[in-house]
Amino acid sequence: METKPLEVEIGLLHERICSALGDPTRILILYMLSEKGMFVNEISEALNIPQSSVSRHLRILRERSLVATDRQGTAVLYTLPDKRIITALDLMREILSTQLRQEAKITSAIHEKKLIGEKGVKE
Amino acid sequence: METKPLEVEIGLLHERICSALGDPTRILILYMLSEKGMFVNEISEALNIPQSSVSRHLRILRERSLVATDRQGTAVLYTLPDKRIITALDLMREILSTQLRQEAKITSAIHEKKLIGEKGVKE
DNA sequence: ATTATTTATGCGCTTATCCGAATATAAGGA
DNA sequence: TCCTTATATTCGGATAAGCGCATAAATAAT
Repeated sequence: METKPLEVEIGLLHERICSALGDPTRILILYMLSEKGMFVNEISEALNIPQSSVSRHLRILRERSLVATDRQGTAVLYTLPDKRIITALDLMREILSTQLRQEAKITSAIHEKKLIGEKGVKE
Repeated sequence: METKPLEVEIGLLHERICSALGDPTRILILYMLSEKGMFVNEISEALNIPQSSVSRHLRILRERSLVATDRQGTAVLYTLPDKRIITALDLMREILSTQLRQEAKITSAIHEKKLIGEKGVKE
């Protein structure tokens, strides 16, 4: 029944962008590439992760056009062709930051025994 | 070895935000809630998806504070407390849109037999 | 208390995802 | 050609994620 246009577009959005962000290592790679182009080896060493794992993560990003490649001799330079993905990630970091601030506020209120038993502090 | 501050923050970002976007149904639910608050039943019927599935998806979003709840009698109204998640998703849709445009351009160029065998059209 | 309504959870199952090690492929140089 | 370097892929196994069905839990009304 998934024939409505919005559902189709969301399906694509998930398949091509969101699912690529579904692994912390891949997010980290995107941030590293936002600083400068890097070879597979460099990434592998910087993250202390096996080369095969990095290569597989890069493939997922490459298949979705989230990274671009430029072969230089036997090596392959990976770069970020569209920095807007970093903008999107940064926005999500801001959302997270807001969440953490609010949680910290609630936690300290509990410590001051001002909200015990009140709404929103059940667990 | 994951002790560097950026890695820790990215780990949180993934765990709390990105992994929640790792399912197309959840993304769709967020968009629906950006229009108006909805009950579980409503969402279930609108998407034609079993109530238990919707409830489980909502739990994941709720645990990450991406949706808020307001019990009204036996029903629970779900709302979107921070619309910036929609902004982030819309930005990713724009990235996707740019990608699709470029791919369409390449495809039509191939059809016009202008790029066959040239760089970027190997597969 | 019993019942109706709405939402949440437990269970078993299937599928998807990730990993490390080993191997294959591609490009360049001796 | 043969070797070296850099990257990509295959393989097998482990873990996580999603699903539908049935059932439990919460709330309100009779």
